[in-house]
Amino acid sequence: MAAPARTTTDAVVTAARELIERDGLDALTMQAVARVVGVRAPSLYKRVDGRDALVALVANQVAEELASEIDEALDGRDPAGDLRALATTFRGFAHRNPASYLLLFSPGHAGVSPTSRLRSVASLRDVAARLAGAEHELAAARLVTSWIHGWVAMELAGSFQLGGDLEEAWEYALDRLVAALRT
Amino acid sequence: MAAPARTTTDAVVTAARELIERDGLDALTMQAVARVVGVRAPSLYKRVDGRDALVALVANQVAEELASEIDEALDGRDPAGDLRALATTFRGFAHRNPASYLLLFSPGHAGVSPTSRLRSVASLRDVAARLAGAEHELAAARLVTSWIHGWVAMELAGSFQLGGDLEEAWEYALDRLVAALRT
DNA sequence: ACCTGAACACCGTTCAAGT
DNA sequence: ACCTGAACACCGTTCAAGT
Repeated sequence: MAAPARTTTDAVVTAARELIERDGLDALTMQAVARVVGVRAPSLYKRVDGRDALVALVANQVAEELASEIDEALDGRDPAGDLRALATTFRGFAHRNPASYLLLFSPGHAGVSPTSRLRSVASLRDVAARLAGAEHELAAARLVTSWIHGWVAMELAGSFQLGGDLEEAWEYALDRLVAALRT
Repeated sequence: MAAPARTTTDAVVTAARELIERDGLDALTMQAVARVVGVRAPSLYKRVDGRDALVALVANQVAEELASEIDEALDGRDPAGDLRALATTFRGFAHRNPASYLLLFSPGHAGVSPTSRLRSVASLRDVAARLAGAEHELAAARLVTSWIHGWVAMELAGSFQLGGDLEEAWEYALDRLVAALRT
């Protein structure tokens, strides 16, 4: 009758995330995950609905982590300072978790749950409203996120190949954006 | 001795791009491409180095097309008008070619050739220099590209889910950026 | 010179059989 | 209740054999 569980969903998700970060999304095979957690591939289907669902679970874990780091980085006082902190924290997170970060913005397979999504943007909307005024809250938040995401996505894809000082360009962009959004 | 060629590299690349656009990157299998061009999968290796190389060829074709459309959209007179035209053209192209557009910014597999890359950014750099001044050319160009790419990447990934008027937000962002870059 | 079937080493996933 | 080997339908890729 009873056979004891030899692994957990958490262990499976963690193993998947490590595989993705170490060797890329293609390295995430059910067999590789199974090997890491000490089980055979078919057993994973007791914990997870399949490979796509496993990728989605990783994406959600990453989204939660990113939202937490951003929350901690803000002090709620100076809007311009908070915007800079938000951008810098976001960028740092993407640099430390490049492969799984990209999951958050890949269409189809991934899919972050609505609640994770809302949590991620709550503090951003707050900063945007304080900086650009309540009537521009959503538009300003969208301008900021799209810039940050575009920037780190291009960094991760190796799309900045024309030389120049990248950190200087980052500061330039941040300065201009803060100035542009201020009411 | 001689056996006649039954397809061409061009036909193979075109078939691959159509498969990607129609059913996503996962639908790009060597067998599917072979079926479309009327040949068996092993024959494709006479035209193309393998699946990854085929994806890279598609990415380069897309990069060239995007660069051409942008070149045509600019008139070289009003910098602000050209920046708006560039952004709008870029966005329209991404909307019409969502799946293959994303290839341009996906790390690893894809990889646009250096010459395609340079061509793509030449007119952008020009607009940036005219708008923000030569000393900020590169930084301004990077701010603009990262915003545009981030914006369309988020649109394509379905990341704008908070309602509101998206076109209005796009215009708001464009206005603010033009104002922010102007010297 | 190109095309093909057969083969190889992989995938994800299902399921009956074990404990 | 979970784990497993075996099986199925797929992949990408190689290669000897055909024309």
